[in-house]
Formats: sequence, C-alpha cells, structure tokens
Amino acid sequence: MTRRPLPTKDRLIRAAADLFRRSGYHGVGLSELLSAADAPKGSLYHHFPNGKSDLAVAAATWASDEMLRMIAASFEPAEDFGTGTRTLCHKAAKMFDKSGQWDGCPISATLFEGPDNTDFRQHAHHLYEGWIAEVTHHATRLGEPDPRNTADTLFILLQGGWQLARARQNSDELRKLPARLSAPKTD
Amino acid sequence: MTRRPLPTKDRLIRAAADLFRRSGYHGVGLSELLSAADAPKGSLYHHFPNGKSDLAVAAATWASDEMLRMIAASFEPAEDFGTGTRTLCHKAAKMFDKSGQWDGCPISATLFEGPDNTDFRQHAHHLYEGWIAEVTHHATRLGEPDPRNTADTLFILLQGGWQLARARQNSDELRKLPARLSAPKTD
Amino acid sequence: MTRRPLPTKDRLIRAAADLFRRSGYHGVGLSELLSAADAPKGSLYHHFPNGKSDLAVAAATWASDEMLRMIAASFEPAEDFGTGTRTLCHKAAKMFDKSGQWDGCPISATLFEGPDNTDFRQHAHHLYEGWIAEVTHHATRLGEPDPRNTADTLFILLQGGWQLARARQNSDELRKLPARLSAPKTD
Amino acid sequence: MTRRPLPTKDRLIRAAADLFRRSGYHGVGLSELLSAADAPKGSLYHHFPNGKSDLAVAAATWASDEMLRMIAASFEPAEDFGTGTRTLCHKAAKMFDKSGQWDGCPISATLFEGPDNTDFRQHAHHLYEGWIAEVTHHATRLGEPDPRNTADTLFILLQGGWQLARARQNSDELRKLPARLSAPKTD
DNA sequence: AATGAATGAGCTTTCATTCAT
DNA sequence: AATGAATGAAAGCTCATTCAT
Repeated sequence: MTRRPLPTKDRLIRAAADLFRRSGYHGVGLSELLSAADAPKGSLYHHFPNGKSDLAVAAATWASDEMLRMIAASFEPAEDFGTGTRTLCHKAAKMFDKSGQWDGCPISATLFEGPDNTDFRQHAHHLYEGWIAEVTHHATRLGEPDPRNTADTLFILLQGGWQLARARQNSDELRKLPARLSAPKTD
Repeated sequence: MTRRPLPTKDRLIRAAADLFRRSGYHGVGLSELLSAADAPKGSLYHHFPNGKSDLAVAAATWASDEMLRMIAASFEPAEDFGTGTRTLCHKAAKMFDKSGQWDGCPISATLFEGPDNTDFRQHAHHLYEGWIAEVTHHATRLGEPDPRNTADTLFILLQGGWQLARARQNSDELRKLPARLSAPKTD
Repeated sequence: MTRRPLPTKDRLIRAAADLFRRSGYHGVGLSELLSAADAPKGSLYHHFPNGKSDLAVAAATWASDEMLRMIAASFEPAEDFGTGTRTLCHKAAKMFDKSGQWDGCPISATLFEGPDNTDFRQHAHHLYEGWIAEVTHHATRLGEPDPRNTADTLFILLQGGWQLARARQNSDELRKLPARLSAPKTD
Repeated sequence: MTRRPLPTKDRLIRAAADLFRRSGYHGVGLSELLSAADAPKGSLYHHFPNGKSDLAVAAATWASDEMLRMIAASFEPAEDFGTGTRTLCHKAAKMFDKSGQWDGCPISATLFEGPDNTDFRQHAHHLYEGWIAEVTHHATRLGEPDPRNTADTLFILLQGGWQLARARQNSDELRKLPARLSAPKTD
C-alpha cells in the first residue's frame, strides 16, 4: 500500500485540526501551522482567503466529519444501543490515546476558543448538533425509548468524560462511560 | 452597604478569570487584561513576578475556590445527595446565566489552553481533583454507596453539561443534569 | 447609441488612472486594481509584461492624453488666449467635480509617488512638457507676447489651483484661476 | 557648538517627514523608517500608539511648522509684501535644493497620499489654511489691498511652482515665481 | 491571447517582558 | 510597593510576481 502525499489544502486542514486541538485557536501561530503542514506561507491565503479563521472552520468541520464517521461505524453494526455506545466509547478512548494526552475536543478548542465571533460559535453549535442528530438517528433505529434525550446524555458524557480523561491522562475514563450511562445511581 | 474597591492584585485576578474564561489563555492580551482591571501597566509584574502565567494560575485557582464554595454551599444544608446535586446544578445554571453565555470552564480555558507547559496542566488536574474530593466528602457523609464514583460522574456531567449549555446558549441543560444522573436508562 | 464594453487592456488602464489618482501608486494594490477593472488575475501580465509599473506608465500617459485633448478643445475654438484659458479652467473644474474631490493630479500621483525610479519621474516630466508645449503652441498662434512663459504660468496655476481646490474640496478655486493670471497684482 | 542627539521621538518624526516627502505615505515601509531614524522597532508604538498614521500626522505637522517659520522669517523683516515674497521664494528654492530634487510637498505626500481617511485629508487642509492665514496676516500688515486673495495666489504659485521645479529638477522655477505674481500678463 | 493557482518577501501591528525610577 | 517608557520577537496578513496550462 502506497500513500500518496495529500494536496496542500488537506495537509493544512489536518495540521490545523491537530494543532488547534492541542493548543487552542490562539495558541497556534501561522508559522507553526505552515511548517507542520510543510506548506509555503502565501499558499494558505490561496486556499483560505480569510486566512486563519477560514482554516479553523475547515479544520473543525473535518474533525467533526471524522467523529460522525466514528459514530456511524460504532452504531451501524450494533444490535442494540448499549453495544453501539460501548463501541463508540472504546473508539473514542483509542483516539484519545493516539492524540496527545492533553488534547481537547477539536471543535471546542478551535471554534469556542477562537476569535470573538458569533459565526464561529454558532458553527460549533451546528457541528455538535450534527453529532447528536446522528446518535439520535441510531437510538431511534435501535428502539431506544427517548432517543433525543439519550443522545444528549451521550454527548454530555463524552464531552465530560474526555475532559476527565484529559485531566487524569487516562483513557479509561472514556471506557468507563457506558457503565455510567446505564446504571449510575439507584437513588 | 458600601463596597470598597478591591486592591489591584484582586482586580487583576478577577479580570483574568473573566477574560480567560471567555477567550482562553492565548486569546487575551496583557493590554486587554490591564485595561479591564484598570491596573497600571507595570504593576502586573510587581504582583506576579512571572507575569501572565503566574496570573493565570492565580485566576484559575481563585475560580476553583469559588467552585469549591459553591459545592459546599450546595451540599452542606442538604439532607441527601440528590438534593445537594439539584442545588449545585441550579447554582451552576445561575452562574452560567451571569457569565457570557459562550464562556467555558475557567480552569480549562486558562490552564489547558495555556502554554505547552506540563505544570499548568497538572495544576488544572489538581484543581479538578479538589472539586471531586469535595463532592466525594459530601457523598460519603450523606451515605452514598460508591462516593468516589458518584463524584466522578457528577464532575463529568457538569463539564459535559456546561459544554452543551454553551453550545445551545441555554442554562436549562445544567438544570436537567440531576435527572440524567438519577435514572438515565434502565437497559 | 450603444457603448461597447471596453477591452480588458483599456479597462485596466482606466481603472489604474482612477485609483492611482486617488491613492497614489503605492496606495493601490493589484487585487484592488484587478477587481475595479473586472479583469482576471493573470491577464495583467499578459498586457503589461512588467506588471504594475508598465500599467502605471500607460495609465499616466492615457490621462495625459486626455489633458492634451482638453487643452486643444479649449483653445482651438478660442479667439484669444484669455478666452481659451477660461474655457480650460472651467473644463478642469468640471473634471474635478467628476473625480473624487480629494483626488490629485494623475501624472504626479502615479509617477512621482511611484517607485524610486528615474525613468518614472522623467516620464512625468516628459508628459508635463507635452502639456506646456501644447499651450505654448496655442499661445503663439493667438499672438501672446511671451508664449513659453505664459504656458509655464498656466501650468503652475493649474497645478497649484488643483491642490487648493483639493484642500478646500471646492472646484471654484479652478474657475477663479484666470482672474489670477490676468491681473493678480498691480504692485 | 555641540549637537546633542535628538530623542527617539524627534528622530522618528524627522525621518518620517523626509521619507514620506520622497516616496509618499504608502511608499515608505516601517522598517525603512525605523532604520533611517535608528530606532528600535517596538519603540514606534510607544511614542505613536496608532502607529504609522499617528507618525504621519506628526511628521506633516512638523513640516508645516517649519514652513510657518519660513514664512514668518521671510515677511517679518520685509518692508513691503513683494520683498517678503521674493525672500520666501528664494528660501523655498534653497529648501528644494537641499531636499532630494524629486521630492514633493511634505503635507501632500504624507496626508493626501495616505490611507483613505477623511481625518487625514482634513488635517492637510487645516495645515494649508495655516500657511495661508500666516501669509494673509503679513499681507494685511504690509498694506496689501486684498490680503486673503493675495495669500491664496501665493499658495497656488508655490504649490504649482514646486511641482514645475520638481519636474524640471530646477529650483529656479521657484525663484521666478515673484515675477509671475507681480505682472504675468497685461491682456 | 488569456488564465488563476501558487509563492515568499515584506507589510503593519501586537506581544509579553525588562528596567530605571 | 508601584510605575510606565522602552524593546525585539512574533503575530496575521497582503504584496507583486511567476508559471503551467
């Protein structure tokens, strides 16, 4: 298997997703970005006329699409929602282990920590709702009683769980999430 | 009741906590910070010899202490853990409404999005564990069966719930958290 | 009467004359120029192999030719030099009113404010001498006693008067020039 | 006689007046400016918080003050207006010879060729009216019949004459101005 | 004859910090 | 304990131009 080198635009997007996730929008300089993508300086503005902010939106969108694929790959083969959830959390844990272990959510680090710009933050909201819609779709298909609400809960657990895993530098926090979802408390 | 003006050092800490929460460590410049705190230019390095990073640690610590007080104020008068949780989530929702509705967690925005510095991130971890320890303490006192685990779950829900509230610009996501904790799923 | 759209090259020249007059050679970027001329990005170097500087020379030359036509149209029908002068100054005032009222002399703004290039500035001199020669020709024909000197004076008044009109944003300064030429002072 | 080195701020102003006169506002880069003034990069924004544009205003104002001094020095010792005019034009010619012989009017090159900013251009107007007011003052004092109008005419001749001197690279055009003022035409 | 993707040098400005007072 | 003038590095961005098509 040979890996053809990606075109400049894609190299930029991936480097951006990577670096923004680690250091946040403002924590990454253009020069760092360009050298990570091995792209010449002027070429950024060819592909992204509005510069860093355009690139950030593209990077967050690309990262979000990756997440959507991960959700689909987890739930499509599953016979019930609990199984899909477990697969998803294990995949997320693997992703956590592959990324730098202090890295945050790529959408949040890129768009919420970005410039003081309502469009940015609404785009983050839009991407998040995409995740939730995808989970809702599978929850419905697999016969969950309250699919919307279940999807919201799973979103919350993944976001919060990722944050705890990040603090503890331990991906097991993600693997333990399904247990919290199914029976956290009898009260 | 008169409110004496805070000393410069405290004005700096509060302005920093405020601004870092909104824009992240790298998204706030020193000049913005100083003008928000109405502090003279040179006085930052008097109070915080290592400059911005020292201030960031102080701001995150101060914000964390506020959170510890909020946890204590929620659980101390409570007769059972569920009641304390509900109070805490309602207080958090109020805090959310008071802050800019796109603002993030002050610890995370300040320390995780900060410079590529292990000390920073370990301090964030330390602060988070302080919250969890405080909740664990009350969970134990109020007779919860698995207090450590319950505290972790509440931490996860608060972090994830805040993120969802932020995306939807709706503090009700925080108010709905206790319901998710107690009976999300029967499976 | 229909007006056929000008060819790209002429659109570039006119846009350049317009923009350079307003902001000076260095104050106009190629992208601004191309979008004003509605010309495709690469086509500039097709028509003007040396790029911006070639275009600037063409634009200044075109603007100078317009001026030569205006001088001829003013003096050819005139029965004496004073009448021609009055007509010319009124035409100049109209041109001033049509242009942006802060705009300068197109030759000067384009070539004198251009790159540190002797050829540029000598070309400006050459164009100016063309105006003066044309006025000298008509002054001679209409029997002025010292035609060379009279033409120089008219040039000076037009340049200085345009500058004053520009500062005061009032084209009347140009209309008042003939009075200054004929009897400024009895001493 | 010893010459103490000027403070940084004044070195910046003089270098700016010099360079802008030669190449226009947009034709001068900050690095060129700073090296001409032998000033460190960050120090510009200390003295001129709004950067290049603040410096341009200061430079044009300084150059204008020089001109006001030249007008006063020419007319104050004069016994009649014609004498003052001759002195002024000779001083201007000397200034022309000292400057680069392609240089333009420092106010115009700095403020009219500057950013597309009404404040800039109104400030140029303000400075020009200052010159005219100073000349009007002396014309009145020396008993000229129509001092306002005479001052306008002298302004026009100086501006236009400088432009012709620049094109011909010959300061004599300025020395010949008084003759044009007093008896250009009998008509 | 005509195009637009690609480029790196240079732009103006802001950055966090130091230091003399 | 407190200040603000001074600074060099780096920021994000625009520039005029080249070149393959």
